[in-house]
Amino acid sequence: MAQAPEKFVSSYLLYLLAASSEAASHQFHARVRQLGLRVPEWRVLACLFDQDGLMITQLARFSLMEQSRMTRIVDQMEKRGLVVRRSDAGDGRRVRVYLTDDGRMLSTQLVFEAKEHENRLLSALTPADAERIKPSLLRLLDALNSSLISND
Amino acid sequence: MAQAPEKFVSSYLLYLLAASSEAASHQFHARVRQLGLRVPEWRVLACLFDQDGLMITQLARFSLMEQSRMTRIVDQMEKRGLVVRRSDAGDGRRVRVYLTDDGRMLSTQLVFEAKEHENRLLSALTPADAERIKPSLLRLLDALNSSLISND
DNA sequence: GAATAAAATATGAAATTTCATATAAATTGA
DNA sequence: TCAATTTATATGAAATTTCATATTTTATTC
Repeated sequence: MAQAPEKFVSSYLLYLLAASSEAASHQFHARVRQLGLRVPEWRVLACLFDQDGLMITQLARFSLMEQSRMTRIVDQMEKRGLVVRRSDAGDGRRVRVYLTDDGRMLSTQLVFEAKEHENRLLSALTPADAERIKPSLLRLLDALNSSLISND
Repeated sequence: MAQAPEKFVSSYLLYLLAASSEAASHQFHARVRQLGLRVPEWRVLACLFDQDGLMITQLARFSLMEQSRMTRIVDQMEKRGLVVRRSDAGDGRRVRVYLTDDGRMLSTQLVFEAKEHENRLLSALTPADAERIKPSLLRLLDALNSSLISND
């Protein structure tokens, strides 16, 4: 029941990655929506928690989405009072996005909950898996970003 | 450069999973679009390659998307001649989706390419990682689906 | 064997996302 | 320095996606 079909898909690496990401995020994303945020907005808050004043383009890249979509997400977050735009002093093309007090409170709370949730996830794994998973994913990301896998 | 901001996000499990999934899929998904398909359509083809005649609901679950969206994706694939709907003999509510000859050719070709691509990905990892990644993700999925991580 | 509930799919309408491109500012290079 | 590029953001319009719910068929319960 609720079992993926046999053969190809259920052991295909890209499926396993997408499905794991989906399943691992499911519960926390429900919490995010419970707070009236959408997932992309939470991602923006998390990025700005780490480094306030990021550019639209950077936010888009770190949040894994397109620039024009990020522009609109920042629009909404700004209307909602979670962030403010300020144009960069030295380069007028750049728009830097800053947390408001409200935004900072919310991001602090959510980052806290995210860490708790992550700990619960990790504790559901075997100790060996729990210890290895993040380093392996980091190495995978590194392999993907550096060599980008030859296409020839 | 193109480095995620320090601190929280760049080592957050849900970020690493989403980013890995994204990065690992990027190249192959570009190939899918090159063939005039969208990613959800490729997922349907892959599911039906494994098991023809799946229901809309099953396709939606395996393809990680909502039922009403899957209904519309099947609409488009049907218009395009990749699949056909047939209502289930024994249960009139169920709509079963079958590959057409064109759909089967395309799915066969793409599954072949997907396996090639997967091999290239795996060969970019260390042998230890390459050997472990799928089993670990399967265990992660299993842990997530079975216990679903207590929420109490 | 009706009545009620559940399951599977479809659909209208609103919202979001994408795509191409516009706008504006900075950089390059002749 | 001026024209041509490049970079950063925004935006209109089309397409997709979501949400709530309708429709249809099967299962359950009394």
